[in-house]
Amino acid sequence: MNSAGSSPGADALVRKLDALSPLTDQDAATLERVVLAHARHARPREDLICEGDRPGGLRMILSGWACRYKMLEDGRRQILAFLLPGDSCDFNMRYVPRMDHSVAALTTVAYAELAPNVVDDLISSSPSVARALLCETISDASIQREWTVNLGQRVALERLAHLFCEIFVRLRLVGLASGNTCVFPPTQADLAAAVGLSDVHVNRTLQELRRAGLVELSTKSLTIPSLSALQAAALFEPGYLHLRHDRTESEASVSPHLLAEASPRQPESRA
Amino acid sequence: MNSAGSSPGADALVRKLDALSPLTDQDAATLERVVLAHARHARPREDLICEGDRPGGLRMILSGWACRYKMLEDGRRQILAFLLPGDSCDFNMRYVPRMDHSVAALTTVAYAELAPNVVDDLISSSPSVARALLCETISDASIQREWTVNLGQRVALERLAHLFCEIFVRLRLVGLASGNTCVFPPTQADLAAAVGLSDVHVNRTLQELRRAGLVELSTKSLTIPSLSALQAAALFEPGYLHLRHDRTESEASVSPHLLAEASPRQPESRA
DNA sequence: CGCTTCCTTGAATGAGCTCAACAATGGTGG
DNA sequence: CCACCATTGTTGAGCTCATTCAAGGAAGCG
Repeated sequence: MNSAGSSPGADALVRKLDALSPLTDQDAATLERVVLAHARHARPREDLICEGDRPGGLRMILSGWACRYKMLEDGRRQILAFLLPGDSCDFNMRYVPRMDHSVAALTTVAYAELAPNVVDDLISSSPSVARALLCETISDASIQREWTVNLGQRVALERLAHLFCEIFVRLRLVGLASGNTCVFPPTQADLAAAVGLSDVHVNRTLQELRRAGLVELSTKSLTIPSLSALQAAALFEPGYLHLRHDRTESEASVSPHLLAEASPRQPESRA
Repeated sequence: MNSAGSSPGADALVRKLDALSPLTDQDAATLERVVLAHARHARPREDLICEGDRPGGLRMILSGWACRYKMLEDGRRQILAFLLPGDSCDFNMRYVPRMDHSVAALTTVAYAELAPNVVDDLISSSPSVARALLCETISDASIQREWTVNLGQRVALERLAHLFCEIFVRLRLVGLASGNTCVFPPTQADLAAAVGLSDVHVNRTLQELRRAGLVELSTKSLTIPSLSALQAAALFEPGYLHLRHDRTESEASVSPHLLAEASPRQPESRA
């Protein structure tokens, strides 16, 4: 059923949810079917949801990158989170009348848009999916707290290093890193809006990270020669991501079975 | 049943949840009964929960102030949220094996500690409470996003002004503001850890706010002469709090029925 | 090829930090 | 009730990290 990569595919989605809370094969198949039946696309810079919109339903990223963001009246913009393949945009939001932030595509994005009744059917028919979505909510909240720490306590170099660690670990989790390299579409201006620094200073800090040999960041591609070195520079502790089997911890970061993208999911994650 | 203020009382809790999603009288009574049966106390600086702990259960603040916080290895400390009477510490956390942050009392705190099975009983027997707790989760996440914006985009004066607006509105909601004044226990060092500035700079920025007539902050007491003026200085938009009946919006901020602490809850909030 | 978007560099400015000392406050015990 | 000590708040001076403004170069796209 899941097999070879159909155009967008739901691989990332299944892998991510399974990493948060194990999915049964049956529920994973149901999820995949439902999601692929409601696939849509967005162009770069297009908003998937706007602040003030009535939420309802659930949007999940299948491929491409998006971001949560919020703007102040005077135009200042803060990116609140990067949404990667497998991430949900607005689970739970249906219990509240208005979106408090916006979500925009950074690249061309394939996503599933499930109507409220479809979501209800899914979570009542697939309890392991329901539970994983709940865990994703918890993980999201934790990530947001870590971003608060990032902006409040870390200096420029640490902030960027921390962001790179987080993104890389999350991408690797869904099979979108090969070795120590992953795609990285955000512009320096996007990075600046995410870490609360000016564009110019992000540029200079990136040069510093490059000079230190901690990252290689070229055209939409990020390479991390030594994840543990970057972790140390960033004071990055992956526990806040709430992933099962702590495959991301310190020395385990080079564990070979993690890097084996071949297998779509871990067999031992099933009942 | 709810009536006159018993020692800690659950008034704030009921008022807060009801403001997020209406409680039925019966569910409110159940909540009150359950909560008061599991009341505990913590002294200032005492941790209610520590990062790394196995969560399980649910803690709710009945009186006093607490805060979420996180520490980096080298001792830097970020306060992630202030927890006021009526706030829950760790709803949902039971789905995840470890706390990703700590919660500490700032003052003497009375709180309810509900064991997992008690929580399960409560939410299955009182659907309106369950829904309100869900809405609180959403509101909490939104507040955390707003804090990210605060640290990432606002300058020192705006940051503190925004924090004061948020705290005041939240306290007023649970009947803990009289007129334009409320208690305010955090020290300047606490404020600094919350807004990501140094103690010294917080001190100077507070003086600036005082000189501008925007706040009066003396011994554990905060007065806001003109909330709308402070809102404007902070670029504060209360929508992110997700409170029903937008009583907090702009000019409505002086609405008299909001300030009437006498009535424990709004009658029109019932079915 | 020409445009726009993105990246890079320089120089001057400023917001916020650190260090250090001191004043005020408040709680505690004698 | 007073004396003491710890915590909290206040002030000054120098410095640094980061911002702003401005301009030029590279790179992708139609």
